[in-house]
Amino acid sequence: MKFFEVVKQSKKSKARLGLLSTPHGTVRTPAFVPVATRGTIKAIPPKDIPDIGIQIAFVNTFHLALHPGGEVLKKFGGIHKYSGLNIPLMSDSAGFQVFSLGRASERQRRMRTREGDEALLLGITEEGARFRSPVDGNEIAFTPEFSMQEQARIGADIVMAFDECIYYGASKEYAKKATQRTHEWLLRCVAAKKIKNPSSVRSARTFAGKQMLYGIVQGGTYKDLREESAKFVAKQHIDGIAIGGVAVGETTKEMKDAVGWVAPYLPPELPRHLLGIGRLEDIVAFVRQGMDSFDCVELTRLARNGIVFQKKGARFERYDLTGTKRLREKDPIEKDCPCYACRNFSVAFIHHLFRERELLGYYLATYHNLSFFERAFQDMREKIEQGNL
RNA sequence: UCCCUGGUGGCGCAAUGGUAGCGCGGCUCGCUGUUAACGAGAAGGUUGUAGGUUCGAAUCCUACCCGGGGAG
Repeated sequence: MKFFEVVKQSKKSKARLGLLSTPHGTVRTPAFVPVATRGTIKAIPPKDIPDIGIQIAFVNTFHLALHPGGEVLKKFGGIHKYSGLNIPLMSDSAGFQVFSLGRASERQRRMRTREGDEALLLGITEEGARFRSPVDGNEIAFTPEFSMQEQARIGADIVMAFDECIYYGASKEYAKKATQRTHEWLLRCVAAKKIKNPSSVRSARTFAGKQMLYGIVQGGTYKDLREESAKFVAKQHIDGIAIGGVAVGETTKEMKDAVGWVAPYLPPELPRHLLGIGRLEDIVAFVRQGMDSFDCVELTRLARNGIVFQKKGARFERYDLTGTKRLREKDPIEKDCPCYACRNFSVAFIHHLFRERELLGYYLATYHNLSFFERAFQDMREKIEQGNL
């Protein structure tokens, strides 16, 4: 069975309908990929996944390698069995933590926080990245080989190459060096994977119970580096392409430029994943550019912080549940929303739950935001199907 | 009636001689491959009242008002 298939190519744009087939099910693309960093979509029990309409989720190798560790996951037969997430899963490589923990370390250093606070990112070399574990304080080294080993033990259906997410504002010199490093790391990921998984070569590209590897395009905010990166990644023995290093602080225009630069170099037969993008208004634009899947923490994090989404005409608006002005609001978050939260509860009640830090509040808000996103994606798929997008 | 104890920002508390801090709440802002049920910021008090001691009082003294406890 073929891993990825383009079912329909839009004539109005580069948008396309596709099918991602994995041992744990088939995903209709364009697809949203909710984030389940530690093997759980925060606040959502797996039994709700069908009702919400979630097709696939995104786990993180950094967090899972630190706890419970690949060895434990392997003993349990992989993340699907261990976590109860019986859907297609993608795992991130820990590459993003090179950026996010580096940023946190930088902030720590600048703000001179508490004595004894250890930097979380200890260094990046050609070999890999060294971290201070937030779990136990031990030093831990991530290399492409270690990432691939842990991803194999985690057992997600789709794995990401180990990359370096370049921080916004990086000099061209640094961006070039980091992009080259990401490319070297990709070669090592492909090599590490081949040893374990000889069938994962581009000519075959069938899942056959194996993990599919996505290479990651970097290049920062520099057009030539982005193009060069896309060309380089596209010709490797990979099963899909991801675009990384976006939404790291740049403007929306810069972000759209970065994606626009690489789009022409993405082989049409490969599925394309846009890492970390989660603003629906942007996503629509990226779907038009031919992107197939999107992971993002924002909607689930916003939900836990009391912000839910409402559709106002063609716009997507944020609605804050936490203010006292919601105390007597009898309506649901959205009157015509079919989700569990909106069918059963008033804004007033959910506001009360947030005010009192009751766990059901986080659940209901997350439930709504995920449902909202899944419906938006369903809507986009229908529009492509009908030739309207 | 007497004794003890306490009255500090909306709420709960801290600061016992050097012109008031914290938590929660409220308000505003921010969250994009999750160190994030998180973070940032501004606002808010003539320390129950009236006197006194002192260079200086939330803090010591006196009286009164209010709460809690005890004795009769």
